[in-house]
Amino acid sequence: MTGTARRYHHGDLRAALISTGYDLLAEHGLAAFSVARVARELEISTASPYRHFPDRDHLLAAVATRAAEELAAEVERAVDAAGPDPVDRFAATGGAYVRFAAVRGAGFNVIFAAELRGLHDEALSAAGRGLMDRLLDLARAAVGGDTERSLWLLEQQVALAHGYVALLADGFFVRPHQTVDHLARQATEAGRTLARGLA
Amino acid sequence: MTGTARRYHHGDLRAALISTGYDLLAEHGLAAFSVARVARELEISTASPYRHFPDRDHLLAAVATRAAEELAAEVERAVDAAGPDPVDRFAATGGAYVRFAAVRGAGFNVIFAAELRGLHDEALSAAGRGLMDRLLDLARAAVGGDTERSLWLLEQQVALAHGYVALLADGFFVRPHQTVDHLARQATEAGRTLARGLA
DNA sequence: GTCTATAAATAGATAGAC
DNA sequence: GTCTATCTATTTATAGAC
Repeated sequence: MTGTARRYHHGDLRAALISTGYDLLAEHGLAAFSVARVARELEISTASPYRHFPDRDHLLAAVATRAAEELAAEVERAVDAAGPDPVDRFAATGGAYVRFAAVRGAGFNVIFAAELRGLHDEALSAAGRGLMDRLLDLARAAVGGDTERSLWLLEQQVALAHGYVALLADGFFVRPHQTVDHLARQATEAGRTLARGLA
Repeated sequence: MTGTARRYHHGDLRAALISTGYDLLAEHGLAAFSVARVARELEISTASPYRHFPDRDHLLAAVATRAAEELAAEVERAVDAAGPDPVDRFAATGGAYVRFAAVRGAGFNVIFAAELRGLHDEALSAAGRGLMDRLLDLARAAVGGDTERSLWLLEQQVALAHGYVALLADGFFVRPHQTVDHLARQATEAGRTLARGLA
């Protein structure tokens, strides 16, 4: 991908900017994300993106929105594959987070970044809210319906999943046998422990 | 602190650079961290820091080392205060992480940042290793001595603690009643659940 | 060991031509 | 809607005076 000419904005530069920004984030991290670099990657002028986004942060928010939507899709896939047991279904979301982050890197962090909160971007807020609502549903089913316990469990699980993602991103705890699948299983297992602890 | 003139490098600019960088990180985040800005804050020239650190990353590593040492001290305080039960002592480390991160902000993330791993800074590596060794000891005591289970628990607990710190940093899940103390208690409680799950 | 001065990148953003 | 050209700000890092 990197270094390859793309120039594929056949009438839809906006979409190309998001797509390229998304890949850039995954491959080189947030520090490397800039309007200038996205433009360079697409072989367009640095001025062109500003016809589609008012500033850097709004482009980043659009990228984050796409990341949130794809994370939600990954969660859905994992839940479907987990079978009928509510605790299994809930626990599977942790594994989905880990797998998503392994592929998309910093694209994950940007979804909930405080840096973008102040923008009050409606699409991004909605995507994040949708994901949390879904997780809360799954938590509620896992603990048997109690709302207070559901919220506790949701909070613990989100923390746990974010934590595994952080360890993965920092290259922490990477002993030879710790592949992504291993980490995803560990996250799933820990989520199961938490769910049982509150059920 | 911010905006106040300091110029307190009475013969020890190196220490002043670390101290100011540490505060800068806590107050304005990693994105705001730069050699130039630390120098500006101290009212010295931008060239002076390079007499004490070869480049930006080595200064940042020194700051991270200090953060790691202070986190370790916070953990020790929490463990001491937790009483004699091994599960309580282990669980208390999660609360210590949260309280430390609440005060030091991005100073926390930098301790384990992949960005600095490549430097192979001996002091930073040693500080991180010391902390993990201590947590592993506590985990081992909590599960009753088994090494394999201790490693699992350590991994789960570090993930959990990092996750709560991430939620705190992103201003996530901050409903009115969720003070730092509340979050620290939640992290402690979740750690207890994990320890019991593996004990 | 600290300073002034400066070089070389890079980024964000805008004006105005086409 | 895209380009060229440009401005401003910022950073990392070095050279050389004191």
